[in-house]
Amino acid sequence: MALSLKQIEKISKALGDANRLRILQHISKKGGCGQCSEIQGLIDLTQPSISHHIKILIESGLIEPEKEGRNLKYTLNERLFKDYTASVTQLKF
Amino acid sequence: MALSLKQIEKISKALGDANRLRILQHISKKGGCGQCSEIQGLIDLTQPSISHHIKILIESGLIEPEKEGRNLKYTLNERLFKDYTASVTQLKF
DNA sequence: GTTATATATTTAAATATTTCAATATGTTTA
DNA sequence: TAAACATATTGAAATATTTAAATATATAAC
Repeated sequence: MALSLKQIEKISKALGDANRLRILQHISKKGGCGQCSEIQGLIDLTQPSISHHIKILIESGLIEPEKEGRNLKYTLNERLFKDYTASVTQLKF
Repeated sequence: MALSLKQIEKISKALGDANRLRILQHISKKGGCGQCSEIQGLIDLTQPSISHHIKILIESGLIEPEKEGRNLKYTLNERLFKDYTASVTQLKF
């Protein structure tokens, strides 16, 4: 599915930060991310900052939150990754 | 070729602006962009602002400047577009 | 129901980005 | 060489983003 220019802009912005890229990499590696405070070990930011970055990723649609028992789990929205890269390649939005 | 995290960050930032996306679309449509001041008709910004956006696109590597007789022509770096989308899909950088 | 743990929100400061006006540079043609 | 045109740079204001400290909320275990 082709995305709108606004969607491409929002997703690109979400991808335009080293910390958020690291979070995505981590989630990707784990196929989700059980205890999300793992990320605090990964990137050197306080908990509220990490929460803020995760919010931006969720709002872009790139990840989706899910309850996993007591904690939250975030999963990549692979459909949207595909639509994004296809749209960017074609520059049609 | 896999890009570095820093490269992905920079390219994503370059893509994270509606005006720059419109510039890219325009270049794409024309297969280059003869007189670049065409863009002033396209997006409602002053000449220096457009020049600034083009600079960011050049620094990201997404477009390349070339002399075309009297004026400048910008061409898409299709190789880099491909590498970018491949890297983002795999989240390996 | 209190405590502990995980995540979110609010507020404010620091930093970065976007934009324009003014000016500069570079190239071509007269 | 001067005039005309295309593009770039500088400086400053407006806006947006990133970050942390303090606090709030939500859920599970006790």
